[in-house]
Amino acid sequence: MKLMAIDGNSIVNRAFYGVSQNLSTRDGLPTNAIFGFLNILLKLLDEEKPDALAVAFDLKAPTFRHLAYEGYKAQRKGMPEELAAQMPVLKEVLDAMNIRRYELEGWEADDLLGTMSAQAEAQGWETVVVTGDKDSLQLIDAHVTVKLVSTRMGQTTTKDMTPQAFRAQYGFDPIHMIDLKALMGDASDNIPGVKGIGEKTAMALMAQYPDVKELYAHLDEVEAKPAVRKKLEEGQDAARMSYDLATIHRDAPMDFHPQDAARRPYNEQALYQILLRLEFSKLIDRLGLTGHGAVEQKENAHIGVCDSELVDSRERMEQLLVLWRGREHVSFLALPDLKGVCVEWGDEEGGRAAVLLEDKLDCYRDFLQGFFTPELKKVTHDCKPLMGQLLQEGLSLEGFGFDTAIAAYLLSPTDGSYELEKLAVSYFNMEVPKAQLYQAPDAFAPLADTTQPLGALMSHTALVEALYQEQKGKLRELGLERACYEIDLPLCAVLARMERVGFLVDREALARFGRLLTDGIQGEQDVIYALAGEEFNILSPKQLGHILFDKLGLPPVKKTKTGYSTSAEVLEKLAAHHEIVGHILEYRQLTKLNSTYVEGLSKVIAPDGRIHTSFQNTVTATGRLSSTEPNLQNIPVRTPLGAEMRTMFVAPAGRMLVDADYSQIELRLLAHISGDQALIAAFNEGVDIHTATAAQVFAVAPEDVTPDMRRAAKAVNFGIVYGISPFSLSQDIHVTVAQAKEYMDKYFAHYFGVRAYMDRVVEQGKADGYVATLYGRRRWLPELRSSNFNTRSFGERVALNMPIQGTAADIIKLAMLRVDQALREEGLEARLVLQVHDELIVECPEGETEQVKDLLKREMESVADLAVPLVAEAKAGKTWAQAH
DNA sequence: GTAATCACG
DNA sequence: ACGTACGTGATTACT
Repeated sequence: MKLMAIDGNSIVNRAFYGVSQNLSTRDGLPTNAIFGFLNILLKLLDEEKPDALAVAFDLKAPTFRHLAYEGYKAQRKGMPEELAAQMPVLKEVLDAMNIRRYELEGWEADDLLGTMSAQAEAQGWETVVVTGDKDSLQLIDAHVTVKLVSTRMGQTTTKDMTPQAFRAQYGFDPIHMIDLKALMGDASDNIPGVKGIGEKTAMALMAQYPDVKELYAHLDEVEAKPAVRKKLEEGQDAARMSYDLATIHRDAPMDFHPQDAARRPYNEQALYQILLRLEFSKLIDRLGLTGHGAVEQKENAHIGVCDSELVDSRERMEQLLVLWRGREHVSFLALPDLKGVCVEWGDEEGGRAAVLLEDKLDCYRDFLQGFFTPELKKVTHDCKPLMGQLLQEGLSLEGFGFDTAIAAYLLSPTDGSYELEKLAVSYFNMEVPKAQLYQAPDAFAPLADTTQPLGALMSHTALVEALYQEQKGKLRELGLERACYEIDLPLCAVLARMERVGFLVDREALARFGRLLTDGIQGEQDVIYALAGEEFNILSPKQLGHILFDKLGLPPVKKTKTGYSTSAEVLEKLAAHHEIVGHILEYRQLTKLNSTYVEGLSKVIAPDGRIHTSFQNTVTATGRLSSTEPNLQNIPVRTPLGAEMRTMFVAPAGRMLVDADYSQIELRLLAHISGDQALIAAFNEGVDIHTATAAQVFAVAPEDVTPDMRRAAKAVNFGIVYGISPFSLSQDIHVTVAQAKEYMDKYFAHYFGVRAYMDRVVEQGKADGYVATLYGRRRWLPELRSSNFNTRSFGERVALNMPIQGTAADIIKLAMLRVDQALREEGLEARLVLQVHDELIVECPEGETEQVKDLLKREMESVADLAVPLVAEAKAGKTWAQAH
């Protein structure tokens, strides 16, 4: 029989520091440690399938074991607050899983594990001790193995330590782990060890005498440098005390029977409840839990309670449309392809109705026209895809007053996804049926068969209404109304139009370019195989690493988690060592262009010859848009060959492309937001900002700035916006860390207002829990209060960057709204086709070119009134390459 | 599904 | 002593 005994404190600690994601519930309870703990636990249960399972926890230090050492109390740091908050909840989860917990006043978890494993062994059981602590290795014997757990970057690895494995690694028996600690100490456990003896020396001594008492008894015979011998003599008391501290006591006053901890089924109801509270919806799915009979459901029973009807006559439709127009708003959801609409309205006299497209309802089209009208204020969830449909049907995009997906995004932009089912859990702690039910292809079978999907559709519509009620107040409270009602919401219609318009691509030219690349790839491949002396998959980092570093003996510059790094950065450093490296870089560039761009784009050219990207408006943490299927925001431009790609994006006959981009918008915003006088002055004088910075950093006159100096200054300027460190800057511009630091010091000496801003925004962010753009868009930053250095540093860099990147995003979104409106108002045929963060691309008839150029520049520059001018440059051409 | 790589602002 | 730049998405290899 097998017992798995877990060191709860050790594992939860690993989980806390190992799960770098910033997990927390909507109301701010951190959950990363619990999440990590459960993941490790479930993985181990799966692997080990123990018959019994026990988790031991420390019960409030100080324990008598450590009291012997006076320095202990002073040195031991308390558990970080974010972790402490999770402990009681984790214990609740374990209780709900019917897993036995062991805690004993005055005893540490490892003592309990030692005691339990000893007693289990006496009763004929095998024990697997699970811990992240090497201390516990002393427990290993024929019937006790230790599973060492380590988590890195959210990845958990375990190592099984049997007596054999231990001996192979350390060269002595497990019980002498205590002696090793007595000599070298253990900083994490506050065991001092012998002063001046580290791991190396200790191991050398252990090889001679694996027992500290023996070592001291034969001190004269020990082979060691005189200095080491002296340290040992002086540290004898410390060694003795450390020995006691390192010894796990296997005699805790407990009467342990493994069968008491036999595995039992989960208390599904309780577990469901608590995982719901933790917002672990994925885990709920994974464990197959359901909320049947859940108490929580009752709390929100008001959601969705109203009469529902299925509308099937023209009369009723017209009646409802009149009723709805008299309302402040109605909430609705539309079925895919506009096959039906489900509407929910007000409270008193309120109700819910589904109107579905049916053959016999020839008036459905009239209904849609009456429903999608500016006068009827509509609330829905994720309106942009629907707007695409409306455009196709020639219906109006106006009258959308609220979008619960956009509101959820603005309220918490780092959540990643905003599906209705998820919002139901996080806002109301309730489960709703999957949207798939009504999106299934057979959902539009004869009406009689639609009961189920209809139920889902109706409950979702009820949810949209409930979310709206909840969110509109929150948006006001948090100052997000402007971002919502003046930026993101109205932008949906603009984006829907841009997606529908698309960008024309020259198929033939693209195919020709593809053939050119394929030839190049073949040539490079032949050369690489010849130079390597064998054929291999050049795109496999593993195989490539083997060839370069093992076979050809090139020096590995950098390692990744899984092996050698073969990134371009590394290869460039190796280029001088071997001819093959340059060919590999070339091969990489060619295959990248071919697979991602030529082949990738060819696949998504629509029948109209154009590419219709999707703009994601609820994805980024800063408020930027993103572009998918395909991503048109990362079409190459930096290398000459890559830039060829942009000649494939063209205007049709008789039309032109106009491209306008903001000049240095992020640095200008840094000037405005920081209020730095020198930076503001530089922009107001209209000088080249990188040259100006170079002049300051290198203390030369602007006219004496060399291209290299300007390049370095440019890297400094950009780096500052990201909160760069001297180390990273040095990597970027290939100078020493000291030099990079000097550049940054010089930068801050001149632009001291920027330094003040950096301090201010971090401080403010820490106090408020968030940072914001000029237009109120927020990003929550719990990272700023983290006790983990890396996490906190990340938070600080984000605090600097988000207001700048986010304000730039707000500004170009406002510009898009204005441009879209101005083009229509001036009666132009010109249409926006693409946005690339600081760049807008418009397609127009040739005759409109000049007017459009002026319009773009004018509208983009006048969006905001800042301490520095906003400058936009517009250019026209037949291809994107020409216009840019 | 994740990691590595590389394209963009 | 640590680990080292913000924000994205697509492709390929591999577990």
